[in-house]
Amino acid sequence: MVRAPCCEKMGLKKGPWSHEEDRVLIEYVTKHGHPNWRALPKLAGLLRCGKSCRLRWTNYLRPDIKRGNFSKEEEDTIIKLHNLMGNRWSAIAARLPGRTDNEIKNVWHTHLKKRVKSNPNEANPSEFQQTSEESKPNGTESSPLETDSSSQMSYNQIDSPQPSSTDTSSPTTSTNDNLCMDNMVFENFPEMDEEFWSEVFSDDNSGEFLAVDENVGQHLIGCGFESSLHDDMNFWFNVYTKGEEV
DNA sequence: AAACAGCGCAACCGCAGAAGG
DNA sequence: ACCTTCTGCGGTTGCGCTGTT
Repeated sequence: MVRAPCCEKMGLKKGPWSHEEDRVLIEYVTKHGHPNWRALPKLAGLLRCGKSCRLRWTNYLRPDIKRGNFSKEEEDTIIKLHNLMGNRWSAIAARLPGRTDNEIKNVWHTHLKKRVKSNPNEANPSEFQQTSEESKPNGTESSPLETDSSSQMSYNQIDSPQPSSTDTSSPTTSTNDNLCMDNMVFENFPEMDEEFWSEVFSDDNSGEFLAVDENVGQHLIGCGFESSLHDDMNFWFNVYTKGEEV
């Protein structure tokens, strides 16, 4: 049987989301979660296909999304991870809490690709493979990543994603900010009507919201995002690091 | 001030894999 | 074991904004 087109039904809306649609979607997901994206728009009263709703939610409306410019550290991280993993945007996004694969993909294509092209050294992944004492940077060329603890975020953080309080200051956003979102959860929604958010999260207690999305909940709890989310990543990191060692 | 070009970002499309019956 | 449905992912597109001429 041939798969039905995503938006086969006439009358389903496409294109940019209106504020009202956003509001309806957020309200619905907040209250009921998203056990079935396909059925969601009908239940929520949206003239969108489930796919569109899911995309809108994951790329834009999720409360744990960090908006705004990418810091230098984040960009460096993306470059290096891309060098390791290629176009596995979701995997890269898993390393950058608060960033979506779509966003990272966009940044890569618009900025970072050119940057790497003009300066291939930036993509040198060596530091990501330095998982043991024997391979410390010897102070030669130090990328921004190497100058602070974010370099260790690389793969060590997989096992112990503890928020570091000893980060050296960074010219832009602090590394902690990038990798742990203790403070950003509900504060980074300039696009959203703040009134709306306060409404949603006061009407429905946040506990209920935590049940909505496991990952969101983990973030809200406070950087406890290491578990299932990164299992796959651990595998790949192991592959890469082991491969390098051999 | 207008026209044009380039850039950035949100959204769509189609495929692949997972899950369920 | 097979089939169907659903979800997730990566590639691509299109539109609006901004800078330049």
